[in-house]
Amino acid sequence: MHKWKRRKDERPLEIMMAALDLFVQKGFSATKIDDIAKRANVSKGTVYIYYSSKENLFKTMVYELMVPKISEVEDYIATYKGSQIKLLRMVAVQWWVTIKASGLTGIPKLIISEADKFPDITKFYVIEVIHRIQAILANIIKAGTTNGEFREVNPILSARVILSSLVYFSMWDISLKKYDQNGLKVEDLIEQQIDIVINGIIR
Amino acid sequence: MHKWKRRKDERPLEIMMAALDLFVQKGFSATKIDDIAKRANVSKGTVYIYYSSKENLFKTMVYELMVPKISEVEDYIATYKGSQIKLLRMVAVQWWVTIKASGLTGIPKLIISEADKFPDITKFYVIEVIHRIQAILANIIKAGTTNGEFREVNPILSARVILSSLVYFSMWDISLKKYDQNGLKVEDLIEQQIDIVINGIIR
Amino acid sequence: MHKWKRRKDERPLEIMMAALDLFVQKGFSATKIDDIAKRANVSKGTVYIYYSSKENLFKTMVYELMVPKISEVEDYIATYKGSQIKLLRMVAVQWWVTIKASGLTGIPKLIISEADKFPDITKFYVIEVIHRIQAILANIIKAGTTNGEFREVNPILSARVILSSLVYFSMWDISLKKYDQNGLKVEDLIEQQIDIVINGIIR
Amino acid sequence: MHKWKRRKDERPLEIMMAALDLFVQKGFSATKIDDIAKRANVSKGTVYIYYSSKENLFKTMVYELMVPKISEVEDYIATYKGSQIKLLRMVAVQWWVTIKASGLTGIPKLIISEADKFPDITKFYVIEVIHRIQAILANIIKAGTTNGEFREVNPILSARVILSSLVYFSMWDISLKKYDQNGLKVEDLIEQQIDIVINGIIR
DNA sequence: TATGAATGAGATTTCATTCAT
DNA sequence: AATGAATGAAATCTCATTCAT
Repeated sequence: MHKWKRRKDERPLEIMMAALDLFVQKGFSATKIDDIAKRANVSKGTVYIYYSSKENLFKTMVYELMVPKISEVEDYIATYKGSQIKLLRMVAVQWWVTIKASGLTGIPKLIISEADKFPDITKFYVIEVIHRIQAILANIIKAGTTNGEFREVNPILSARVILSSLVYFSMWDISLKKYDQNGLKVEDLIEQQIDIVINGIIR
Repeated sequence: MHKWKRRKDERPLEIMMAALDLFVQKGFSATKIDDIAKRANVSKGTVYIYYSSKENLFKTMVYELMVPKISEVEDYIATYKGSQIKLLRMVAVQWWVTIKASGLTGIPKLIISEADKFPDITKFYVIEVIHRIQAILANIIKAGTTNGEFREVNPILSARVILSSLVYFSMWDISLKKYDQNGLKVEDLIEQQIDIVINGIIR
Repeated sequence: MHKWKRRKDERPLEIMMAALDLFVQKGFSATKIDDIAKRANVSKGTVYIYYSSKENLFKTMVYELMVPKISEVEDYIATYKGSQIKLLRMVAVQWWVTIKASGLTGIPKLIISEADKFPDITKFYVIEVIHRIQAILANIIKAGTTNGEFREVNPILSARVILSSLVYFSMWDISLKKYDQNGLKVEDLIEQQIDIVINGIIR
Repeated sequence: MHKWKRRKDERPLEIMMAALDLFVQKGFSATKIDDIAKRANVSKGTVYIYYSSKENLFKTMVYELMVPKISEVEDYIATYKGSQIKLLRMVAVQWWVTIKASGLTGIPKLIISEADKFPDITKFYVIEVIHRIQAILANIIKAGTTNGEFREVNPILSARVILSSLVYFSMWDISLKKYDQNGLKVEDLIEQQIDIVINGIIR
C-alpha cells in the first residue's frame, strides 16, 4: 500500500526515534540530518543507508510510529463492559498514558506544524487517527445515551470537544508547559476536563 | 520597472503580514526571505531595510501583532452587564471573529510550532495572552457562580477547558480543516463546545 | 590628461577627505559608501552627484590629493643653498610635517594595500611620487659628494634607503603605532635614521 | 568528477596557502571565499569544513604561518661566533631568503593593511615578530659595540632602521616592484642597505 | 541639488546528499 | 555496513547603485 516499509533491525528504529524527538522540538526544516545522526549515535552516511532522504525519513517515521498505536486503543475497549462514564475517563487517560510511554506525545504538534509540507501524511493522520479516535469516543457516548447514562447530545460533536482537549494538552505539554508556571500535570487536566464535559458547569 | 514606489510607512506592515502568512503556513525555517519579499511586492533587500534579520522580523511581527489584540477583548467585556451564560458565548465567539478578521488566526499554531526556537516570545505569549484570556473567562465563570447561574466549579480549570478548544480550533482551521472532509465551521464548533461545557453531557 | 578633474566646491573635497580617512583605515573594499557619506555629513545619493562610482572616487581622490604635494617639496629645495647634510635632514623632516599636516599620511599605506586593484594609480604613484622624491634625495647626496660632505656612495641607492624609512614610518604611524607600546614619535625616528645613514654605525 | 579525493590532512594547509596569496594580493575584504576554494582546488563548502568563517581562516592563517618562523631566525644565530658585521649581513639576508622560500613575503603587507580590522593579530605581530626581530638585531649591534666593531650607537634605534628597510622591501617586492622599472632585486637592496647603515655616507 | 527608499547582483554561509575509503 | 570528507545548490545577508520625491 505504501512505500514505507517496516524494518526489523535496531538501527532504523533508533534513528527514527532520534528524528522524532528533533522534528517535534525544532520542526522538519530546522532539524539537521547531522543532529539526528548524532542523537542516534551513528554517522550522517548511515542515516542514508536506511532512509533515502530526509523527507522519506519523516514520512516513514510518522507512518510506522502511528499505525501500531491506533488499534491499541480500539482493542482496549472492544472487550469492555460497564459504565460508559468510567470508560470515557479511562479511554482518555489511557490514551495519554500510552502515547506518553511510547514517546509519541509530540506527533500531534508535528502533524499540525508540518501539515502543508506533507499533505498526504496529514490526510492520513486526520482519517486514520483523528477520525478513528473520534469514532471511539462517539461510540462510548452513543452507548451511554442508549443505556441512559448521558442525555441526548450530538455524539460526534461531544467527541470532538473531548478530543480537542486531548490534542491541545499534548501540544501544551510539549511546547508551552515549561513556560507556564503552575505545576499542572496533563493527567489531571484531562480528568478534570472530562468531569466538566460530563457534568457541565450550569447548575 | 513600475516597482520604484516610495512607501516608507506602509512597507513594514505589508512585509509583516506577508511574513505572518508564510510563517504560519510553512514555519519559520521553511519560509524564505525571498518568498516574503515576493508576497509583499518588494525586493529581498527591502525586507532588510525594515528588519535586520529573519529572526528580528519574526519577533517584531509576533509582538506588534499580538499586543494590540490583547486588550481588545478585555475592553469588550468591561462594560457588560447581564447573563454570564450569554457573555461566555459572546466572548468566545467574538474572540474568534476578531482574530479571524485581523488575519491572526495562525498565531497560536506559530507560537506552539516555534516555541523552543523563540523561548522569550513563547513566555510572553503564555503570560500576556493565554493567562489573560484565561483570567477573562475565569472571571465570567466566577461572576456566574456568584449570581447563581453556574454551579460551584473550579473557574480557572473550566476556563482552561474552554480556552483549549478555542486554541485547538484555530489550529485545526489553519492546518487540518482542508484535510477534514466535513464542512464544519469553527464558529459552529465553538458555539456547540460552549454548550457542552455549560450543560455537560450527563443526564 | 586624466579624466579626474579638479572641483572647486566644498562638498567634493569634504567627501574626498572623508573617503581618504576611511580607505586608509579599512581599505577600499571594506569601506562603504554609506560610511563615507556619513563622515562627510551628506547622504549616499550626494556622493554619486560628484563621483560616478566608488572606484572613480578612489582614483580622483588619490590624484587630486597627491599631485599638488609633489611639487611642493621640489620647490622647497630649488632655492636652497648651504650644507647638504642639513638639507637632507630638513627635507626628510619637512616631507613628514607637510603630509602630516595635510592629512595625507595614509596615502603610502593605501597605495601599497590596493596596488593590484588599481595598477594605473600605482604606476602613477611610483613614477610621479616615489621616483621624484628619490631623485630629490639623490640630488642632495650628489651635491654633497661634489662639495666633499659625503663619501662616494651610490646616490640612488642611498636615497632609496632613506626613502624606505620615510615610507615605512608613515605606515607604522598609521597602522602599527597604537599597538607598539614605546611612545616613539615619527619625527624622532626620522631624525635618528638620517643620523645613522649619514654617520654609519661602524667605528 | 575527479574531485572526490579525501585528503583530510593536506586540505587545511592548501586552503591556507591559497588564502594567504589572495589576502596578500587583494586584501581581506576583496578576497572571495570562492576564489580561495578555486585556487585550493576544492569547493566552497570544503573551506567551511576546516575554517568556521572567513575571519577565522584569516586569523588561523596568520598565527599558524607566523609562529613557526619566529624562532627559526633566533635559533640561527644562537650558535654563531665571529664578526658581528658579517652576522648582521647574514641575518638580514637569511631572514629574507627564509620568508621568501616559505611564501610568507606578503605577511607584513597584510598585517599593515588589515591592522585595524584585526587588532589582536596586529598586537601579536608587533610583539612576537617585530619586537623579537628588533631584539635580535639590537643584540648583534650591542655585541659589535662591545667587541669594538661598532661605535657607540643606540642599538634599538639602529635595529629599527635596519628592520624598517627589511619590511619596506618586502612590501615593495609584493606591491610595487612590478610597477618599478629598474630590475632591482630585494637581496641586493638589503645588502646595500646594510652597507650604508654600517658605513654611513659621510666621509 | 539633495535625499534615502528601493533594487538586485553578488557575497558569505548552511546543509542535504554523495561517494571514496 | 559504516564513515565522514567533499560537494554544490540554495539560503541569508550586504551594499554599490538607481531614481522617485
